[in-house]
Order: sequence, then C-alpha cells, then structure tokens
Amino acid sequence: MPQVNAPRLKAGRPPTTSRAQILAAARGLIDRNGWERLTIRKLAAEIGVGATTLYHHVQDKEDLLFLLINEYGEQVSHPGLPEEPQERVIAAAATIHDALAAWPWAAEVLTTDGFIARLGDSPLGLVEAVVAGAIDYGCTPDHAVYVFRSIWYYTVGEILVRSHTARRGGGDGGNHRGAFFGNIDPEKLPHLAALGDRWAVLAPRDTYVDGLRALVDGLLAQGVQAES
Amino acid sequence: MPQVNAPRLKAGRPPTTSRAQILAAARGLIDRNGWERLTIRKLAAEIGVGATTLYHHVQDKEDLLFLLINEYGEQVSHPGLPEEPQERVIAAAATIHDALAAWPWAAEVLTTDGFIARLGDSPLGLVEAVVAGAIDYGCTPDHAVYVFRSIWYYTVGEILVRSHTARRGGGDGGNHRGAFFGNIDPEKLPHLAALGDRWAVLAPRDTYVDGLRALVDGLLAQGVQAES
DNA sequence: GTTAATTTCAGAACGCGTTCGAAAAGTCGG
DNA sequence: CCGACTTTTCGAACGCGTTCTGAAATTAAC
Repeated sequence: MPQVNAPRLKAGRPPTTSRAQILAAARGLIDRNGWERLTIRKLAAEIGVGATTLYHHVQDKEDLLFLLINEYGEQVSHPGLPEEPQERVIAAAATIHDALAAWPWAAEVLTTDGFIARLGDSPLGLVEAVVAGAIDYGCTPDHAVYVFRSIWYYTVGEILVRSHTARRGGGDGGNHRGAFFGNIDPEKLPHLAALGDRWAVLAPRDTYVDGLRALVDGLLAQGVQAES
Repeated sequence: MPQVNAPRLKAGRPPTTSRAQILAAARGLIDRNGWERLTIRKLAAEIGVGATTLYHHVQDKEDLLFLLINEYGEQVSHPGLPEEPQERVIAAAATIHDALAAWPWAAEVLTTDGFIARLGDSPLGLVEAVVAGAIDYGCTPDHAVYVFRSIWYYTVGEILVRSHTARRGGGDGGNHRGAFFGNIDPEKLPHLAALGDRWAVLAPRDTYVDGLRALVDGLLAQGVQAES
C-alpha cells in the first residue's frame, strides 16, 4: 500500500525509487518496444533495482498500466463541447476515439477486467459528458448507462480491430489461420466471405463518426421513447 | 500441427491421449473450478500425462479455449430466423446474446486477440445472419461490417459487465477501489456518480433487446441513407 | 549511545505457459 | 529380423508475475 503523498510522519529507509521514476521508465520502454513486451523484471532492470522493489510503489502490473493510462488521460484536452445534447454525446465520444486511436494499447488494456472503474477523474470527464448529454436529451438514467456502454464498446472495438490488424499485418504477414475471414467457405457463409476484405480495413475517422452518429441517433430516440 | 482426421498414413508411437479427451477434461475442470483456474499443468495432471504432451494435440492454451468455444457454438440451435431483414438482425444478435449469457466465459475469451477469426462455421452462422440481414435491408457491404461490429461489442460488453459484476460481487465483496463508480467525486462528475448504482446492475434480457433494437434501427437507417 | 520501530530493498521460490532435446514405441522397406 | 523413419511422450529449463522472508538503512524514544 504505497502512500502517494504521505508527509513522512515516522521514518524508515530512504527510498531509492519513486513511482514517477517507474512510470517514466515504463513509458520509455513501451514507446521503444511496445506494451506487450513490457515486463516487471525488465522495467526493474532498466531502473537498476530488484524486481520486487517495484511492488512497494505499485500494486501490480495492471495497476501500473492504469496509472499510465490515467497520466495519458490527463493530457487529453477537452475542447469546448457543443451545448446541444446529441452533438455533445457525439463530440465527446469522438474525442475518446481519437485519444484511443493515438495510443491504441490503452484500448487493449481497458478491455480487461474492471476496465473503466480504474479510470481517474480526468479521463472519466469525457464519459461524464456522454452520459450528461444523454440525460439532457431526455433519457432515463437507466438508459443513459446503455447509451454509454454501447458507444464505449463500439469505439473500443473499432480501435481493437485496427490495432490487431496492424500488428498481425506487420508481424508475420498472416498465418495459416488466415486474417479474420480469410478461410471462410463462401458456399456456407457467402456474406461473411464477401466481407473478408472489408473487415479489417482501416476505417477512416469519418466512417467511425458516421456509424457513431447512427448509433447515437438510435439510442437516444429509444431512450426518450421509453420514458413517455 | 496436429492432424485432425489423418487416416494414419505412415506410423509412429501410438498416442495415449486424444484431443477429444483433452477437451472433455477441460470442460470438466472449467465447470468445476471456472475457466480462470484452468491451467495446462492441472489439465495434464487430470488426464494423467505430462504437461508438454498436450502441445501435440493443441496449439496453445488460447487454441484450446477456442476449440471449446467452437464445440459449444455447434450446440447452439438456430431456430428459424425471421425473413424480414431488420427483425432477422435483431433475432440473430439476441441468439448470440443468449448463448454468451449462458456461458459468459466465452465472451471473456472472445474479447482477446483475433477473437472472431477463430470461430468455426457454426458459430459464425449467426454472424452471417446479422450481416445478411443488413445487406438485405439495403446496407452497403462496408456499412454491414459496422452494423455487425457495433452489435457485437454492444452484446459482448453487456455480458462482460454482467460476469465481471458477478465475480467481484461474489468474490471479495468489493475491494477498496470500489466497484465501478463507487469512489467518484459527485461534485466533479455528478452524472457518473448518480449512475454508480445502476452501472453494474444486471440488466434483464428485455432491456438488452430494447437497446439492441434502438441500435439496429439507427445503424440500418444510416446504412441505406449512405447509399442514396 | 543504545535500542526499538519503520520503511525500503532484494534474493529465493512458486506456479504459470511454453520450448527444447532426447527417449520411447510403434510401422515400414529390406 | 533389422536398422531407418515417424510420431508421441516427457523431464528440464526459460521468462513471466507475484509472494515470502529477511536484511539494510533510516528516525524516534529512552
């Protein structure tokens, strides 16, 4: 249980390592090698301490990753969002999308256990904007949860497909399993086979926003309809 | 590279283990202990062979899990789906939802790398139905991908939130991080704080279907609009 | 100045997924 | 019957995240 800003009440062995130092080193390693290759042991070696030392400054590896994500989230600027509720939802979601697209590994981490509960105030500010927009539009609180959840997974899914494609495409160039729908029998599943090429296509941002708009339109309309 | 149905051309040491045997034992362990506690070593011990033996019948652990999912997917019955495109999309998605709800760990596995590409023909049949419905409705192929992707993540997200809540609620009863939005400052993020209770609520199936219908309505309309 | 309390550090070890290399156990051509 | 050949099995080992235990280094109390 590391104290973040404890004013040093009693005493103890003076620390040679700080959480900020760990996070900085982790950021460096991730930028250099990718986040899949970040290991606790290598991170400790990079700083020059034993591996177990890190566990006095960070709860576990997942905690470390979420600290990094929150740091990043604080740098994401929220420009003035539109007043009109529906447009505010769309703008906030698109901002989340752009932030995740710029740092795709954050999206991969965020799909794991407990994902959103670990985000701090700053990243959650955009989530707040989405929910607030839905409620201002007239949705019930219950439905606002669905609005956000649907938007969230739509957005994260977009990023995941994109980064997965980039990795598989750049790595081994497609293994024998075939990328996505590569090995589908066109006679059994004609539509999916026809979609094989398009599935992993890197969608331009505009396409994402178009889909998002459709999604928001439908969800918000359903929300107020349920109220009346 | 294990041969699934090789008619025994040459020769070799006769196998004491079969892939079916491994899958059956894995199913038993998962049913008993949950899929998080399934390890290769314990699985091998259950069968009575060395751990490395399994790697001659299965590519790796993820492969094993996908084999199980495909086995399960083959048991999911597709009742006659409606002819009308929009209703067909909704019915197919709801069938996917129900199957995943009955076996939530499949949803957790499916969110990992490469998820859908590893599904076999039978589970993909429902995906085919979703895409076919969208195309019959008049969507462009490009848009049909978005229709499915959005539905997919909406559905999987639903299941994930549900199973995560069940696990955290049943396990340690909520740790100091707070379940989901428990520790949010109501002054900074009022709407999210108000949603704290509702977030992790187990949504009844009807609520899911309502949200799904809204989503499909919006997405399909957007798809044909883009065409004209 | 000595002792107790407290905090940080790190070596050893555990179980995990996975790989390597060698041994075992069959079939086949001669 | 006998050496190639092939396939399966398995012990040893690697790196991983993480925990345990104890040593090191400081301040507080007497």
